Amino acid sequence: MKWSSGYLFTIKEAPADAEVPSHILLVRAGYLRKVAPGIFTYGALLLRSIRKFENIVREELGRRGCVEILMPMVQPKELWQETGRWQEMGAGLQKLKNRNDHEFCLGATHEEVITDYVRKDVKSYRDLPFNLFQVQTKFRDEIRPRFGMLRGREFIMKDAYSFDVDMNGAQESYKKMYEAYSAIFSRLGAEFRVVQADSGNIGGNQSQEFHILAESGEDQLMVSDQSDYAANIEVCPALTESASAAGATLAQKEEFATPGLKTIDHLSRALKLPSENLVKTMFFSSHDEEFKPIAVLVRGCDEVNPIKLKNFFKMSNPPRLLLDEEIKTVTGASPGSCGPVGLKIPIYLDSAVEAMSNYIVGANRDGYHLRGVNHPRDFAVSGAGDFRLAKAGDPSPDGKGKLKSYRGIEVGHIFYLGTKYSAKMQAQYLDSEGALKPIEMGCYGIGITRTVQAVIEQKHDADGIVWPASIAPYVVHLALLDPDKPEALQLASDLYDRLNASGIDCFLDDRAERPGVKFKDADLLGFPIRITIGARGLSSGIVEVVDRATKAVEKIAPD
RNA sequence: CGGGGAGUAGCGCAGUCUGGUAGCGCAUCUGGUUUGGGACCAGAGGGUCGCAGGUUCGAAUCCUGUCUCCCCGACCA
Repeated sequence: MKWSSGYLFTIKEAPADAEVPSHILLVRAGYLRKVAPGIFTYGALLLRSIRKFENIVREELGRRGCVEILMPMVQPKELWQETGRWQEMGAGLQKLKNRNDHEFCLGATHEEVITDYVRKDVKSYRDLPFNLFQVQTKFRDEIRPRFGMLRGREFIMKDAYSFDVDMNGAQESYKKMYEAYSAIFSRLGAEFRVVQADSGNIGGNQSQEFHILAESGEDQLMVSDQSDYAANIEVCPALTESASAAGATLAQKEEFATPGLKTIDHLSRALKLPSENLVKTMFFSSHDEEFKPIAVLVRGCDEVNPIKLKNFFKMSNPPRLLLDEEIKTVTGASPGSCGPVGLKIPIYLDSAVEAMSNYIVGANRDGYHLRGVNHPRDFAVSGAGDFRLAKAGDPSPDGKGKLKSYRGIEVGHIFYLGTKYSAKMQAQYLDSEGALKPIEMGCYGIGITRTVQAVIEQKHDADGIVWPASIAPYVVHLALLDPDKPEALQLASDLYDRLNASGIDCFLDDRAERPGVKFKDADLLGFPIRITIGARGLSSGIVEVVDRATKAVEKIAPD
């Protein structure tokens, strides 16, 4: 591509609605333009990066026997009703009607469509296993799109689905995709981590996320400092070093006044006790219509992890916190003075609290707390478990080292589905003994457009983008400083043709701009290598080859 | 959904409190001088001030309604 004919416009000022560096740079460099919130037009250069990444994905999947298909973006309501997700997905699913009042949705994901596709043709165990994938535009009506393509409403995704006769086969398929994803992100050339992720209410630990590490990432990752253990904080088991306090002498329960002390922080300071020794009582209910409040006790220093509650109670969604008024109804006290003693609702203990004795809780009377509280002497316990968020410094769940906290951008997710969809939609096959069985499934996603931006989020500097060669729109940026000088123009044109002919993607800035403008724009666009061709260099017989990442300059004589 | 902020030229913003003929920077166009890290000088084009209604001799500015966008929150005991 030549700049003069490439429909390319860079801007000096950052757009007002972009916050993160990658978004700002994409807009400034002319790669990306917003059409509506979370909806974008991809410019010619960005499209090249997207295509390059898609092709890496295609190569690695194709190499492993996956087959590419393309499913529709508009999908009939009936398929989604079969799995119950027409309701379950909520407002995130964009619904629409055609002229006959038939209802459809925009494809937020494609489990329903692919399961329908497969059930129509697969009859026998001889037809299995296989893996189908597509690279396609998804639409999700996100609550709040942000950060450009990192959380868009419309985005490009690669989604793959595996189909096997049994769980062993499904494990094999899962492992194959794990390897494919590792190869894909290794080739990409960005720093990434694989972490344990929430597997929902399907069970097992067969769900892993691939994250590109970046400060602005929306996900918090807990990573061992001494092993390769890594987990999304949503699911990271929380361990405590302190030993159980069992056997301690139980103190007398006693109420005491704590006027105005409404937070753990206030209480901790006033009593001169570390927040580990305080216990806070949190109130939740499921999102369902029915109001079934529960209390969850965690240490003052801990936070409740709603994903763990969701999994413990086998809910389909994380529970919600009670509103202040609801808490008053349940406890008779305001938030800040609530505790477990005397409550008539089920009470659950985080494992760290389970090990405590003689602790302090709210008295369910405004301005008062109780000290010397012990379970089960002072209140009944309905259950206990790991309900808190892991923290940096906690022991690693694999027993090796301590956890460190990182931020990451989720770019890939591999997931063992089992028969969740095949059972509901009767995607079945006959096994070798003639028995009808549901197909074992797995699903595997990569956010294509998100990944491309995540790479920029990780690889940029003050001057602009620093593309890895793997997905750079062009590898070589020819900065022709003197397009009006025949000698320079001739050399640049020759080089441009020769490099492109030899398979090296080459971009030529042939505008009649001043050198400073061209250098700034070259840095902003961020192609890995810049070759500067100017009359000054040519007068001493050289061109300059500049490494975008290091800015190292090499003067060479053009042959 | 709750809270906050903002809609003025292609982009980024001032002007609004205190009503009186629409401004600045960048970008664009013309001419000239420049020419290896976002040049300078002179000139020019470009805006129904989100939309609708109201108050007023007069509204970007005040009032009412409405639409849109952005940010924060939706873990606090």
